[in-house]
Amino acid sequence: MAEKTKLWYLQNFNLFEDMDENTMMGLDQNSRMQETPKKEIIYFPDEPNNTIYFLKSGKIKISRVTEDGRSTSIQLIGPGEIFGESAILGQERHENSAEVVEDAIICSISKENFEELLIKSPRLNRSVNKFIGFRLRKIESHIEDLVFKNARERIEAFLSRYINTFGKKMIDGWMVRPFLNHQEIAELTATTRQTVNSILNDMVQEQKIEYTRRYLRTTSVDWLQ
Amino acid sequence: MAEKTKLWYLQNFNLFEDMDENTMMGLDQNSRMQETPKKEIIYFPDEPNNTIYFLKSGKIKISRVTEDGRSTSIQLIGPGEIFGESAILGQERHENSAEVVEDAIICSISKENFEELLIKSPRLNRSVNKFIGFRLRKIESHIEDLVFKNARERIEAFLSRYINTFGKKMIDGWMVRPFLNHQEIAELTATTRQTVNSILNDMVQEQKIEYTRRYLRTTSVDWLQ
DNA sequence: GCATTTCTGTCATCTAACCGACAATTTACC
DNA sequence: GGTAAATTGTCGGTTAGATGACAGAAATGC
Repeated sequence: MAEKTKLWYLQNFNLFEDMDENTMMGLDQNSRMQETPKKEIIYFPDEPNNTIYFLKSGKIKISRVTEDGRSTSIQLIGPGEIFGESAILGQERHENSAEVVEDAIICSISKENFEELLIKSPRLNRSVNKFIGFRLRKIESHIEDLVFKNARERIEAFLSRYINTFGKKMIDGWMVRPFLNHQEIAELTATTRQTVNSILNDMVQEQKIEYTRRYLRTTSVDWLQ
Repeated sequence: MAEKTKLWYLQNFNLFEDMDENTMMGLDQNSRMQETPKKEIIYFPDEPNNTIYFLKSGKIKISRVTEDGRSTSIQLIGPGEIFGESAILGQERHENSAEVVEDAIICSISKENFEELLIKSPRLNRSVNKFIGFRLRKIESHIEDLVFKNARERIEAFLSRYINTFGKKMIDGWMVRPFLNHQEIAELTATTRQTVNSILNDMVQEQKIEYTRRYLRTTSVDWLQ
């Protein structure tokens, strides 16, 4: 990928949008950009943790896996977000895994280089802190959902967020593509494949959504949060 | 409280244990210490968020409350921990509430003053980052518990952590006092009062624990994690 | 020391959602 | 274009644990 393109990408990154020239140059020189196809694993649990990633495009799923192989997703990362940030939070090894669920363009920088930039730019530091606060809140509301919402409400809340983050506004509602399969939605909402199936079809029946394996479309918007 | 005592407290605080003289003095000058009795609320949701708290002794419960009044605890804060840290993470208002569950000594510092200290001391900054990473992990494993563990396992895991953080080693096991009531344990484990009651009594039957409203004692340790 | 409030113990009922199993459909791939 | 693989659809049986209701015990307050 041409250097010019990379810098352009970085400049259009949420986190860096009002960053000064020097910081941007430092970031550009120390980072590398790569395209990564679906199903690729960026990191596994227990792997040493010394890189910070910025997602330019695509989707990344962060999950926890138990010893017996069951897995639950902690969150879905969209374009403009950081992941692997636990490296700068003093964590030596990954506790989660990160998997590409939709072809991605990822920019990565070593923990050491990034920390150096953080020291040089208090502004970047503040942005990163803000981002981490955002992440913390996201996880806390995930807990709230698990405790208070039933399967249907969790799935609706998930679809709502999914559409908000990844969808495109159309004349007659919203459209997201690609869509996820039922198993993936189940992991993201802490339910089962069968439950997702039945609830999704209920929602089609009620004319709230319309979907195929390729896309999801809203046919009414009143249920969106 | 005498100034000397306050400084002594601060110096013995986990987060500040290897902090340099200057930072300590800055902290001492800008912070204030107060004793707060049980049941007092330190902050409510939606209140503006401009203070960082350090807990010297006692216990604080951080919870989320829904509109209809149901509440679930996100975590229990013990001596040596920070809370209200979302202020430095760019959050304008509290999303959680903090309640004293056991008479506490709390040291507080304004967001502005603390941020100034952070800039002056990269070491403090690193400690704080580390702490936040720790907090993030704690919350993530809370999610894992909610998804994969049943009520019994969640309660056992909670007691285990409770004993580890607050308990004292005795000749014949561990002892924690005071103990919490069933409703509080229910909120902390996302179960109900009745379920806690029956599981706790099962554990007494199985000679794993022994408890009154005042204390909790282990009578065997094999179930502790 | 008595009355009121808070907490614990128990039980019977009910239901959301998991689980396994298998058929139908769609997609991927040689 | 045909076969294998992946995904979706459907259906009962099963159960963990929530819920409500009430009695007894302990703590608190005047």
